[in-house]
Formats: sequence, structure tokens, C-alpha cells
Amino acid sequence: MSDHAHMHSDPDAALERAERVCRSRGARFTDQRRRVYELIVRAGEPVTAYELLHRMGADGTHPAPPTVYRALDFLQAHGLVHRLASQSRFVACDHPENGAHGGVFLVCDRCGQAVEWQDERVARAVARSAREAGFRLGGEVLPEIEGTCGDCRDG
Amino acid sequence: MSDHAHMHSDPDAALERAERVCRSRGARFTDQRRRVYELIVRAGEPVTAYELLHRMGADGTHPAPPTVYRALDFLQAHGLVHRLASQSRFVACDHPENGAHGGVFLVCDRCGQAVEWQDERVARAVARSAREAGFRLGGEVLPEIEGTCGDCRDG
DNA sequence: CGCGGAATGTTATGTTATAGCGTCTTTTGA
DNA sequence: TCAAAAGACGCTATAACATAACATTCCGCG
Repeated sequence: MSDHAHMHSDPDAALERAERVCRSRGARFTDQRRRVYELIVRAGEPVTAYELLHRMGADGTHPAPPTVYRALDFLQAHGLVHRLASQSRFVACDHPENGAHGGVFLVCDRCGQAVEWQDERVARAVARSAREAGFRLGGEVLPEIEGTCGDCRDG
Repeated sequence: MSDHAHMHSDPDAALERAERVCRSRGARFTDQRRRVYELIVRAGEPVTAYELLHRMGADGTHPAPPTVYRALDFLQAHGLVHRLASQSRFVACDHPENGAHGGVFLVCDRCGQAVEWQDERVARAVARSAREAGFRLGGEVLPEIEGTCGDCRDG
């Protein structure tokens, strides 16, 4: 870490992988879902739903908001993208294959880049806190943390 | 929202404490800020900006949104309230005195109650991840985690 | 084919948050 | 004490984010 933005993850490979994930679950990876997913992957950084919306209409005809939000709901449900609540943005998951996403999202407060950093210790510490507090954890544990990334610090 | 909101933390004590915190920093705890803060403290659970807005107009005259958001910005800046991004809600800080808020927000997915659970291990694990990823942490580290609280599970 | 469920289109609206500017109030300091 | 500066607030408008509700189309399947 960390090359600034977009170097990693070949979009074509990601699309293939997504297709595989969907097929293995009997979920349909439709055109709209593919378009949205591809835009997110190619963006290489967190993007808003409306950015996706506008990019989908390169031909001149934008879909309506629900189209994008529905695709996003689907992609999230299948672990292909994550929503960054603190930014109201969406980002592709680095490793959609495995269900467990123990770690943190490190979000740069300067460039906006978000890194999904795997770390079991965070997940374990959170799980422990939850138990002590009498909470049972729900789905994903993927805290969003603000900071400044190396590139933005160094220049 | 919940029928078992935590009623701990005496509002009057919280107000006094807030006043002290502000004075010690040369910040003005004005009427609007006090009204907003008091409503949040009394709510005892996370509330939206517009809920505050509407509650401020018990007399019939609501302020405009910027009034509430400005007060919220101030209160956050001074560590008196936290914003729960995942809920777009605001909640009073349990311990506004000390600057460090190492721990997690455990948010119940049924009743909406949020508990600010202090846990240095979480903070340390996150700090470690951040360092490894080349990030320098910014201000607060207060991950928001979804789960189900004990009350909602037991009945 | 034709049924049924899933996906998408479409319209409208709800919800959350900020920009920009004018006025009043408080602080500061000569 | 008074004027300038800074801070807080009122107000209008609008941006940005998200969903409800219902119509229509698509697609697998018997």
C-alpha cells in the first residue's frame, strides 16, 4: 500500500468473478446490474449513486434513480459492493468470493480513496465488545474510519 | 422508536457539564445550541436533524434547517454529540470531558438504540490496521456496528 | 403457449444537508 | 465609550440522497 487509486483489480476479471458469484447462487446478473457494477469497478474509488446514474446515460438517456438503487441493493446483498455510509458512496468489494469481510474501511479525508483493509484483530475486538455489551452482531462488521492516506500525506 | 430507551444520564447534569466544557474552551453555549443539545440528551436515543427541528417548534415556530445543522456542527466539534452516519442521526456523547473516544457504537437494528461502548482494544486494533495501511488516523475513531441489543433479543 | 415471479420503467415524493446573504449580537481593543 | 471585527442567527432557496407505489416487460418453466 498504497498505489493511488485504480491500479489494482482488472475490471474484466472482476466482472467474470461477479458473474460466477451470482451464478453459484442462482441470482441473475442482469444488464443493469452489470452496468452498475462495471461502473463501480472502473471508478476505482467510492462513487455516489447519482454519479453512476449520470454515467449510465452516456448515450443520452439516463435511467431513473430507482434503477440504480435497485441494482445497488442487489450488488450489496451479494457482497459485490459495499456502501460507505459516512460518504453516501458505493465501492466494489475486493474479495466478493468469501462471505467474511473482517476488517476496516480506511477512508482518506483528502482524496476520498477507501481501502478495505483485512484485519481479523479488529473483527475480533469488535465481536468481543459486542458480546460484553449484550449485543449480537448482525451481518458484516466493516467499520469506516477516517484518516489520511500515505499518498496524500507524502504528496 | 424504542419502548425501552435508556433513561440514564440526567439532562440537567449533562447541560451543566456541556456548559463547563464550552466555557473551558472559550466557546459560546448559546440558546440555540443549548436547545438542540437538551433535545438530544432528553431523547435518550439517536434522533434526526429534522426531528430536532420539529421539536424545537413546540411553540409553533420552527427554525429553518440551517439553524439546527449549525448547532449540530458546533456540538460535534466540541465532542458533545456524535453523528451516526449509518443512521443519519445524532446522539449525545456519554463522556464529553475527555477528548479520546476509543470504542464502538453498537446500534440496535430493531429499536435503534445506540450504545457508545468504550473499548481500548478496538481502538488499538484499528490504529494498528491504519498504520499498516499507511493511514494516519484523523479525529475520532468510533466505528458504528449493527447488531441486536439484549433487550430486543430477550423480549 | 401462457402462467407467475422477477426485473425494470416511470412518476412522484420524501428525506437529509448546504449555499449564500443579510442582520443582529458579542467581543475586542484603541 | 465607541467603532471595527468576528461570531451567531434568520431566511430563502436548492442541492444531494433515497424510496414509495404502480405499470409494464422480461424470462424461465410446465
